[in-house]
Amino acid sequence: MKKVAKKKAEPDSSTEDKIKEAARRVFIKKGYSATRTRDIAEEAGINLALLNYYFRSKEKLFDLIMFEKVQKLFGVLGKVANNPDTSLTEKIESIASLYVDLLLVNPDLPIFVLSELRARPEHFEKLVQKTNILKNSVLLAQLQEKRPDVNPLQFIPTILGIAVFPFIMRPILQPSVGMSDKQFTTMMVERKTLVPIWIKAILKAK
Amino acid sequence: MKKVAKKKAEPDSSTEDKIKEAARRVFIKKGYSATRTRDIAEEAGINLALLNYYFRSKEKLFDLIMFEKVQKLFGVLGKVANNPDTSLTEKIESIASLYVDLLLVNPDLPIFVLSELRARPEHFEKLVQKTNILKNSVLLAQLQEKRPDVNPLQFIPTILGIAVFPFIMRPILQPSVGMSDKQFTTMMVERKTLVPIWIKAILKAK
DNA sequence: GTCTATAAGGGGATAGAC
DNA sequence: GTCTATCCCCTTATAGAC
Repeated sequence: MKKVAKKKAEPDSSTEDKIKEAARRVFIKKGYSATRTRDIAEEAGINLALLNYYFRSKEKLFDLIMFEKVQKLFGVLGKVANNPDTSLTEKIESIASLYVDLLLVNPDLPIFVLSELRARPEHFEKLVQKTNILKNSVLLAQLQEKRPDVNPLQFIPTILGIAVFPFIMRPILQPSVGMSDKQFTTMMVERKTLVPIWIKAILKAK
Repeated sequence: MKKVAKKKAEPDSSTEDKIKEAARRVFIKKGYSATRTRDIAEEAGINLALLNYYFRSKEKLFDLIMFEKVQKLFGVLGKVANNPDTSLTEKIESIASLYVDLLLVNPDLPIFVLSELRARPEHFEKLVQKTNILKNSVLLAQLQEKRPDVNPLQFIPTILGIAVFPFIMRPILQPSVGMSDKQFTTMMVERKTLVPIWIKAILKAK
């Protein structure tokens, strides 16, 4: 049985992993500035000093998590948008379905990434440029071909917004109409069929 | 000539107003936790002690700003959604146009409000409940009537997302396709005509 | 009302024992 | 590798002079 590259694969995870997982939870919940390293240590069930032993600093640990999360959030889009073997319709269906699935498991992902990006854009310059997924993408070309009369960039936030925005406005939507977590989830699952229908309608609309 | 309740109305604003305006800028840019009262004082061109003299504490000042911003962001929706004298189509056109206009002037408003709401939801419980604009709104009833086969709540984040989401993903969109501020603005102005067309298409789509 | 100086405490990071 | 104790800077808030 082949061993993976990771140092450990025990049932109870290593200290390093415990800290990382705690950091994921706390950073995502509170953002960089509101998070105290002490919160992470407590959440991980370890001592504060160990955090610095393994990760040197709060910022280094954050960068690690953030990099992961950016990849998670934009990886989906990147892979789909640059696949030359799928039609526009197929791409849209993939994006809708994959994002709803992703966000049902990681509901705070978009608001976390986008608000940290907003608060300290200079900190992420390299990271954002590397996320150069859209420019020259197959998706943009296909949109251009389908609707030469509309700037294809108009469609990007539209498509993503329809899929992602419910999760972003969840903290205001849910309490303001008295919706349970379960109801929200049900609604989002139902949404997976609605989104592609809507987007196709948008692409035809004049 | 009647004097208003406010203490001052001079051309150069009062110290209190200078602090408030500085606070708006800094809080919106960096969020509550990353903001230092020193930043606000410096931005306002006054001494740190004056901030506490006028507003008692950082948190009290923040609450003031936040309350304003929540009203700004949801006031639009509230007024439109509960107007019994306009058709569904008119409502949608209003929302699209008003939100794009609002966000062109206040681009960071949604990400600010939504990320602070996310980071400290318990802090805003009352504020959110008070924002009970949607439940039992005319807008929801009209959506229900138009499309009895779809949960009307599905349409809310869709409509708002199409109008608002471009501003939320702006920090990633703009650098990733190399778009200038001017180009972004142009695109958003152009968008004011697209959004109602798209939403009408969505409402018909099966 | 506005300033300087400072108190009081929080939070990131490390020294050093085990 | 993991802990306790501690350093030290930064930040909020206030005291008190003007």
